[in-house]
Amino acid sequence: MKVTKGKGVLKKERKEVLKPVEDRTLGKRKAALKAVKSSNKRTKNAIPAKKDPNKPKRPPSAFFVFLEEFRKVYKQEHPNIKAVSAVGKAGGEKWKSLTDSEKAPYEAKAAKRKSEYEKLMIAYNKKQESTDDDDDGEEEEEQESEKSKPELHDDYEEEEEEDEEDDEDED
DNA sequence: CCAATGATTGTTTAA
DNA sequence: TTAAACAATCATTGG
Repeated sequence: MKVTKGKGVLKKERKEVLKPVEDRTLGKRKAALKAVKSSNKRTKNAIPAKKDPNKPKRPPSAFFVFLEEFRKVYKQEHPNIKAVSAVGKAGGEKWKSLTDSEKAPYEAKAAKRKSEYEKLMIAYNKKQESTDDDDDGEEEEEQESEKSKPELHDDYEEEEEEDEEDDEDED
């Protein structure tokens, strides 16, 4: 598939660029998102999505990986700072300040995280194929016995403790 | 008291 | 391809 790779048409500023819905960035996604979360927790106000017993969450992007560390540091320098937005803004600004080389380790981590996600997704898919009841989406979460391990095929190793390999990339 | 919101960017997915 | 929603975090606020 030849996409317009040569042309960086994809600006991707955000969705609010042309299709926007009245409000800028937030609004709809939050509404739905929150509804899901709340439903997932206690309240049964679930409007969107269904409850997936073991659905793998999306792997954190390099930015999020960076943020995790950044937040910690930020708190140290600004213990009085409250609100997630403060760290978010500061982190975003800092992130832009980083160069590819500096972002590299974070991207690497994110990439690794993604690998696990793919594996997780496969396992999740297997379970999904079992669920073919279209009558009502009431499925019981089957208890997982970690004791008995249904070995997957030789393709994937389940649970591989990833060791931190120290590869220093010279600049 | 509980749940939602805010802000950042990147990734992931569906159409 | 494009648009959009979702990933974490946590104090504060609103119902």
